[in-house]
Amino acid sequence: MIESTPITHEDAVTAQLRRLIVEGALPPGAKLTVSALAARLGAGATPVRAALKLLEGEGLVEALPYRGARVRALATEDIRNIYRLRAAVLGVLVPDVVRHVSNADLDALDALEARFEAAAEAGDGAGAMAVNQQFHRLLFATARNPDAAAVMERSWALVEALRLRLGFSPGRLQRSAESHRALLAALRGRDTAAAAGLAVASSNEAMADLLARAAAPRREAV
Amino acid sequence: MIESTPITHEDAVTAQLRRLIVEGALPPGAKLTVSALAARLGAGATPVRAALKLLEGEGLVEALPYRGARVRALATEDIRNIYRLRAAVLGVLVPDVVRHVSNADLDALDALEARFEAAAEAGDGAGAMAVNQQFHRLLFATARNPDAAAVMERSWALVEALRLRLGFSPGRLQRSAESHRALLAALRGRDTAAAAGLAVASSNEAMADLLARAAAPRREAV
DNA sequence: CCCAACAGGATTTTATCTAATCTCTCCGAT
DNA sequence: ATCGGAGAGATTAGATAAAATCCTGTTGGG
Repeated sequence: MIESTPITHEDAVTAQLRRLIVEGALPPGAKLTVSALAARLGAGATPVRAALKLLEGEGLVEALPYRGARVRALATEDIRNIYRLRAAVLGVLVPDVVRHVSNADLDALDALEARFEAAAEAGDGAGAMAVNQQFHRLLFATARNPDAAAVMERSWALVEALRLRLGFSPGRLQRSAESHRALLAALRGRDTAAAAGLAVASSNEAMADLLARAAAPRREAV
Repeated sequence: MIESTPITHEDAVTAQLRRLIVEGALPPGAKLTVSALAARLGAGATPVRAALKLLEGEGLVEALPYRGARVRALATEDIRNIYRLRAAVLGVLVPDVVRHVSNADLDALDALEARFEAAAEAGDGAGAMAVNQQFHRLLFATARNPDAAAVMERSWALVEALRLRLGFSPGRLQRSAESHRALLAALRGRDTAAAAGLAVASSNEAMADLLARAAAPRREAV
């Protein structure tokens, strides 16, 4: 066991609060008062304050001095900006992955990818996203570039919130799976340029899909 | 007035603690206990804890659950990784600057650049860095891309710490000034490709200088 | 009469303190 | 070398106070 996870209340509160925001139970613009959250989550003020600070760093929460915190509302430009940032960081991170990824890592990524495709096939968008996060986390962990990986990790909740609000277009998950397969093949071949190009293109496709759905926000299942 | 003195103790404590770390008074690896810092800075535990969380987000502090916080030690690969990340984000941010920068902004940037060159001419490396931060802050603020700008803002303290520890090579500040001038000219001409290329190249030059000095760490003044 | 400025109180954030619980590290004994 | 306990420090809760903001009702001038 590499990590037995000594869980603090701070971690638990952060995860719960993040989920409330990402899933929309706390909608954009909602006021986040420490006392109300502490009561709702059954915790003290200390871990709630820490959680708000962390989620502010993730861009999920906006805070002004003496004016409290609110759930951040994302405009269309924010979607574009977040994905442009992520694509740029992918351009840094994927070459590092090629440099350091082991065949054992690739096997583990293959296994996660199979689970992702199973969830996608079953039409389980939320489940697919959860596995997708594991996939990307492992991928980025192999890069040995903690600063760049932190940017991807921090902005993940924003991406998840957008997806849960806007949903996937028909066939989107299948195309994502194809991109993953192609990326894994390029990684196996240690083809830096191809891998980076595929990752950036995949991110851009995801952005385009989200922007299209934001423009015409009807929820069509998978 | 865009930003005056820190309003809350949290801001003040964060700024003081960041300075202690950046200037080396708290060297890499130093243990950061909440009680000791609270006593040293004349504050309570609440703002100190918040400051540690913020500086952890900036990559200046490393924390493990129930094991406390330490000043992060940067290896050579970290320097490279941080600058590669910053260059990639510049590639996103500078086109946004071209899109949104006003002539008034450019005038203000010219004024800051003049102050930067005056400090560089006087051999005041620390002063030059302070003005340099104002220059870049204003530059990035015009981009209207808060997520990307936050990455640059967060990693600034790391860059500052490296510079204060390793110093500038002879002529480095002058070359930096030349790069700024060229960037400003490209911005005035609204030349997106040129501006982005110059900014990335300037960042890479700064990285190369730091890496050279990290390899042979003798302190030569300006 | 209407609107703006102002003063007061309520609310919330921020900050400090105390105390209790939990985890890690270290040290000695088996 | 492994186990267990003591101490140090992190984490948490709760009460409380100070500071700032928000809300509201009133006043004063036009």
